Amino acid sequence: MAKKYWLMKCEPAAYTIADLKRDGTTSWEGVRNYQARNFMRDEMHVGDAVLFYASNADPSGVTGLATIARAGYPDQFSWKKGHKYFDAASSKEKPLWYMVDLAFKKQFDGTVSLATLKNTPGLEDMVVTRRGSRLSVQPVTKAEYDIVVRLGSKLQSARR
DNA sequence: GCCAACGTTGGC
DNA sequence: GCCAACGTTGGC
Repeated sequence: MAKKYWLMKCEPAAYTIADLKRDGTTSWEGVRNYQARNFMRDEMHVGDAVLFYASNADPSGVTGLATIARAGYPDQFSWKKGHKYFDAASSKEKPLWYMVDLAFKKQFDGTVSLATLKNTPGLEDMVVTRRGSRLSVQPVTKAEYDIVVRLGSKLQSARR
């Protein structure tokens, strides 16, 4: 199974790369979009690389790296009555939604902002740079991943 | 806080 | 199966 590359969005108010650094691993529940679910359920595998993207942030952008620690498994919060991720259409017997676990890899010393992504040659086709792109789990190519990693590392050396 | 873009729902 | 209405996302 070839290693795959992903971008996963989260609002800083909910979870940040610093939180992931502290926790080591985290579960990624609450995704309620079919396209994103299909990626998590069918295509993510342990060891896949993840760009951690902070949305609705100042600025929004990639703040670090993670890896998939556990492949897609049913989102048990979806059948917990009263939970904020409850969905009556989902049950333990017939799960509708799926989640994965992430492991911390690296925190950038800053943010590779969306503006930077948009201005970087080679990233023109990234899903996140497209107008109106709301998908919270997106595939990226290895080339795109490598470019973002380089941009993130440069952030760190520039600071010192 | 605004609002454009998007996904989902539901009436017909 | 169409499409208007609605709720949500997310950049600015």
